[in-house]
Amino acid sequence: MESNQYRQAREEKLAKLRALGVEAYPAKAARTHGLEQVLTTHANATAEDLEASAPKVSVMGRIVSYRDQGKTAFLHLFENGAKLQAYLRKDALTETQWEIVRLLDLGDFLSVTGTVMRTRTGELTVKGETIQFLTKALLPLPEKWHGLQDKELRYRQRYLDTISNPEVLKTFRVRSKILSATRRFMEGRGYLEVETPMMQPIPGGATARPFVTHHNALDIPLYLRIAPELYLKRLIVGGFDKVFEINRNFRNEGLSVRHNPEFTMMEFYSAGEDLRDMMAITEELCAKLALDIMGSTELPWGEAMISWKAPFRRLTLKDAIAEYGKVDRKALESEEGIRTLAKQAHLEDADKKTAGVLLGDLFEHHAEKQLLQPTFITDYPIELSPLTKTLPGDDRFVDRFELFVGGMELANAYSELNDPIEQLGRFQAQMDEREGGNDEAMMLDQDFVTSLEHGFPPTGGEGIGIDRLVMLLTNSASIRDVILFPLMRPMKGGEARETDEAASEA
RNA sequence: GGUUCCUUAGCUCAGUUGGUUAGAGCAGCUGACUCUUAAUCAGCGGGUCCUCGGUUCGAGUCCGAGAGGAACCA
Repeated sequence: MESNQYRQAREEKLAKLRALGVEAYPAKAARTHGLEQVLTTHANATAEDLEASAPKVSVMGRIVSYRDQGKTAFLHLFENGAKLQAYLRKDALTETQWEIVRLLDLGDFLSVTGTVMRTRTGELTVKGETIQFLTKALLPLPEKWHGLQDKELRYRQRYLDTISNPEVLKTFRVRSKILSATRRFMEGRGYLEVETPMMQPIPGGATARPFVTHHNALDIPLYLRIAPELYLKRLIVGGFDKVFEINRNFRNEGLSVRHNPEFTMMEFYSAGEDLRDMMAITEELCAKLALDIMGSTELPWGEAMISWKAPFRRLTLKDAIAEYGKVDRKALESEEGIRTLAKQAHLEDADKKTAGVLLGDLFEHHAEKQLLQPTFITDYPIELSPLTKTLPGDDRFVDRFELFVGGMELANAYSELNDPIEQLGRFQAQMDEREGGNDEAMMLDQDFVTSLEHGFPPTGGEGIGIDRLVMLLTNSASIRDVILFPLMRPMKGGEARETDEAASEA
């Protein structure tokens, strides 16, 4: 990038290091202990204890603070979220090594070998006997006290964010724990983790616009998956009893605090079970994650508190509209009443859409944002759910729930439709929608229907949005705060142009 | 898609009614200092005020267009 005074000064120091015969970028660091390990091992040792035992360690880390006092220097090393102080004295080092100390910059990596001690103020510190220079940083770190505040820079250069804002590193460690605890939970209940195609010839399993790509050798279009659903169901047909998959889905839609075009979802299917079983496992998983990872089933969400304690509230879609929209429940029983309410709410195309679609719109308009505490919304209109069994005795509604928490959709589950003839009919209705110009409507997947014709047992299935789950558990207001590298519009000018050129040359 | 707000040094931020040479802290450079911790002290350097255009004697400031970002709304 641009050369400025900071980079120039550091390049000069790099040259001086090399003139001293120092390898500025060695391949291997002297290290016997991690910083965290040193901190926890000696957490309770007094200055006298340490003086007596004089434990010897080699540690490494990035230099994040530096206080030079003439013939001594104090610095903090940073490694994997932990910070440990090192104390370097001229009289304890060789002449060359002291020269190296004077050429250190914030951001450089350093290994310090010496004994663990406590300073006068009681801070655990490694008193250096030898040092090994590890890496020269040519660019400066963000401000040491305020950290990096600019959201754009934090998302675009996440590595600076995680260096200077410790709570960010913590959020992503929690995300990792949520993922591994979820895997253990599912395995503990007999689910097998599987991987199904992310590039699909027919994108299915959700109503969403896909990303399109092209396979050269086969000369066919391929779509990045919008959901793994239809493949996971084929596995249930194929004799897998319980399967789950945790991975990315891709939807070609806008960006918001709740949406990133690629997002992580866990989908799981269990043969022989239905929607009630899915509710139970969802409650159990959420409460366990909250308690085991965050330490409580009562967790803050902005100004509010969310209770993750089971059981969660159950409410039908219509009841939710009536309760939160304060509208007449009886009006929701007739197409006329629904249409009138839709017009009153100024919903788009209130004349053209079917009553079922309008019920969905009314729910979004009146209720969704208000569903702060975990709530299972049930009894969805059939138009919105082409892959779900109808309710016994009412073929206009299906046996589906969506779980809402913090005003957003967290999970979506069905008693899966397993009648192949009905499924084909539902696909055909979707194809008609597509003809009518709805490019989010589903495409017919004949191979999937064929798999159902071979016999698909009664099955409960569900998808849980992992990013949103992490948001809710870590009290993060934006999905970008729980995705390491959220999609950002490429910068115009310098950087973007260079990549354009590189791409066109390749 | 619409509305509002933001963009000033590497980072965090000030910047008066439009006024002459755009400031501070951290960071950087030089020097002093052998238990400091937002170290301290003395001195010095550092700016495409997001971009382009306009109004004006004069624009970081006002107007228009654009870029990027943030938030809200349907």
